[in-house]
Amino acid sequence: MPDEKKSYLPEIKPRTRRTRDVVGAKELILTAALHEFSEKGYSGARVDQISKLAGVSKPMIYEYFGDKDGVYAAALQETYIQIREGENSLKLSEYSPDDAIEKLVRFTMDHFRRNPWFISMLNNENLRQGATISQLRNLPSIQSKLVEELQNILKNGEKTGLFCRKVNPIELYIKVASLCYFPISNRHTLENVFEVTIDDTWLDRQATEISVLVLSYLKTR
Amino acid sequence: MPDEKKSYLPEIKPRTRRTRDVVGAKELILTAALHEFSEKGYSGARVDQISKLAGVSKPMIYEYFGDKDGVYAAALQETYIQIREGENSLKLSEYSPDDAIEKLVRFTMDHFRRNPWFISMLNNENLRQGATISQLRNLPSIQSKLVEELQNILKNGEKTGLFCRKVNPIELYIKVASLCYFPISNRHTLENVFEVTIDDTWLDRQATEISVLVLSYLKTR
Amino acid sequence: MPDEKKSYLPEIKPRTRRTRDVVGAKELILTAALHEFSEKGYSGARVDQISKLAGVSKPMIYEYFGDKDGVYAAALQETYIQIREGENSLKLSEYSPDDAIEKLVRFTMDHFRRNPWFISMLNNENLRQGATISQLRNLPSIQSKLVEELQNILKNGEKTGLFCRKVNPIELYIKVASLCYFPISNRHTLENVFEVTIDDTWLDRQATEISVLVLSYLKTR
Amino acid sequence: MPDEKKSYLPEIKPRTRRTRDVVGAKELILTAALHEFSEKGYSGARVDQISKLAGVSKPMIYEYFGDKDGVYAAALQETYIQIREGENSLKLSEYSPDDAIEKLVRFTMDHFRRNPWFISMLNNENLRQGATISQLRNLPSIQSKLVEELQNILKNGEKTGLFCRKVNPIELYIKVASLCYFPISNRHTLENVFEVTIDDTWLDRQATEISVLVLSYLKTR
DNA sequence: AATGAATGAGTTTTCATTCAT
DNA sequence: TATGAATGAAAACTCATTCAT
Repeated sequence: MPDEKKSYLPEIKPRTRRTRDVVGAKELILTAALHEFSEKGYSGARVDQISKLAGVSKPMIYEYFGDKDGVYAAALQETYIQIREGENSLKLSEYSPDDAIEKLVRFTMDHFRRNPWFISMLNNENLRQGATISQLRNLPSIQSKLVEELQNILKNGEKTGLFCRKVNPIELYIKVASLCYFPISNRHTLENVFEVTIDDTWLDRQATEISVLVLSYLKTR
Repeated sequence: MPDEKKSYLPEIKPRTRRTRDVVGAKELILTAALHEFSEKGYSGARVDQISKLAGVSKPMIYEYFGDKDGVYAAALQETYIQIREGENSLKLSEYSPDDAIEKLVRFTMDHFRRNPWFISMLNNENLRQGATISQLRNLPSIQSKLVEELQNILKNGEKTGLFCRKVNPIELYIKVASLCYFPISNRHTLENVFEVTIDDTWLDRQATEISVLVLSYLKTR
Repeated sequence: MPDEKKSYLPEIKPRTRRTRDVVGAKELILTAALHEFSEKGYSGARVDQISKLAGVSKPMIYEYFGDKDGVYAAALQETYIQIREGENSLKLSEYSPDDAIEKLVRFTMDHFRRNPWFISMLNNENLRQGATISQLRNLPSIQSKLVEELQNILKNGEKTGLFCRKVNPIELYIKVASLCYFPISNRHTLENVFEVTIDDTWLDRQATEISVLVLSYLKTR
Repeated sequence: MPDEKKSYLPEIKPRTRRTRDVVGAKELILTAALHEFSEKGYSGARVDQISKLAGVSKPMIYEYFGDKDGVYAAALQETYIQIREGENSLKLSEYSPDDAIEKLVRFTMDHFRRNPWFISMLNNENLRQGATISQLRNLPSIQSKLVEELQNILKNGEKTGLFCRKVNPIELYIKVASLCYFPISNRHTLENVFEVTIDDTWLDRQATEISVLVLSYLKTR
């Protein structure tokens, strides 16, 4: 049932030595950086390790990205680019309001679980108090068009009398994101503190519940 | 309206030197560690800095906690102890089901926002894939009694016909926690990506909305 | 009054790419090397920077000069070639002994101040304990004919009774060089330690004084 | 004949490990730094080497001096402190003007030759365009009281009719320093370019000549 | 002939941890 | 008990030099 569009971080195949493919090298570094930063956090990540993972020498990394911060910033931006690509292929407007909400929940849940580095990178960046994201120059590339679509859906639902409650689309989106994000983000602590096993089945069930939760909210007054 | 029970990390007053107050020293170290780990993350935190903040020499820290990991583990445990103390003084059972839910939401939101290191510590621990929490020996101290109380509330609500929907208390709690946790935890990225300012007013409003959301879910079928 | 024969390092115009002009390329590299070595010293100089300044790729530099040492050696030799060219166009023998001494002082002072890399290169090489100059093969190209001329002047002065003191021409030359070299070479420390501003006016005045000093020495007994 | 007050950099005896003598450690580091910086220049010097020479671990160096720049600055300042100590024990005012000048020349020459790192450090700092000396905070420690004394000597000489020429004491001092500094500073290039061997005997003879030169200047009109 | 891309071997700097008193 | 002083091991970053085209 979940949207199976896979997007695990590709397994990295280090290049054969001294290839001359800048774009390829940059991509390899970025992928390796996503791996490393999301697993170890900013301070825990090792440029050495990124270099090994990417099969690219350290000086190359510095050549392309300037310093560790530069690599991190690029990886963070890449994180957003990836989710925006997913969102843009969603086409929520083609669905009925009910279905659109469900679709949105499903997509969100699936993106978060299939791209574990997404959540890690965001957690990290928030631990760093947004130090890097607030500096990113080309924000448009990371800004979501989802909110507009969501607004249309809500209007639509209201017009047809399906939704009785007037809600702010950004806040609604944040609620959906919250509900999908937290159980994945905090899986390890939750599993140790509560009697619960957060696996794919559990998350699938949650996704359904979340749709119900949100729709019941929109439909009542 | 917010529950004003303050629990900011106490401002740290370094001890006068060479006291023989082990408990005091340990507490100072723990408080300093919470500050440091929650601000910088596990890898980013510096034992040196904890020592300075606590006004306690580094060898002392090693004497009491063994190594950096030991300090971190103690700080993590302290994080849970603090929230459990809050929860235990909640007495949800004294309220009507409606009010109890609202009270729970309010408490959760307030604990998260008033103790910023709580969210940071948990984020961190999850970035570390629960490496430490899965090793903590005295889990009871970190386990919540809230779930039981919540179960009673739900039963109560069902019995009186107020709640129509049968839900798992753990999952409900996770939903509430999700909705309170995420906007605070991810404030920095959210503010940079969406047009939103997440301040106390915004969070207060959210808390109200979240109660409504959850209640509308419980009351419909 | 100062000898205005300019010999500032020519402003470097990087070549249009892929010329086949070896001599041109070599010269560009040498000029760039003089800039870089004299500004940063041997260890501080960067081959990368020389390459950028010269508008020539690094492999070219290695092709022509072997290694960093090779470039340095060539630049050092060039430094001497330049001053010898100046000296050879001096024609001291055409002047009276008095005037010749003054002319020599003036030329020395002017060469030093107009070619700042001259002093820097020599300082550097002496810091390196002459490591390179002692290896230079074609020393003749760097050896001065000035000493012979100076000897003639002194003889002349003695014969005509103008100079009473018998002095060694090499040692006299070293004295003149000392007096012109040091205030330029050590300008920065002098200006910070003494209340003095060493600019063109100051140096002009010194040149005059130095002539007087030397002549008073030669003329007394 | 030369002032034999030796002040060669003391041979460094690395400490036995884990001694607790901060002052001693700092001194060892400074001495080692003078060795290293004066031999290799700023960029060529290696913190590693300073650490080995001093018998002190690298982290100590960073603890005491902050960074490589800090060590360099301290060494530079030490260089000046040393010469000021020498100057202050000179007591020129106790001599007749003639003798005072000779004494000054002798001291200058001897300090320069006995403390080879003095010249190296100054050359270096000038290659760096005074980057560090212009930042030194406690300039008094590096400023010379010699100029005042010299002024008195000159006045004295004039009054007694011994000196006929009115000269600026700073400029006179710079002339003396020039004449002593250059042959030592530039020994290696001079020896390779001219037929001359600059050893102690040669320098002694120069010192005498320099006194004569300066006095003949002061005494004529 | 010419160069953009690549890297091994360093260099400075940091940090958890321990010694010596 | 308590700590200032010390360090080994590792991290970020650099640079002379060479490969592959």
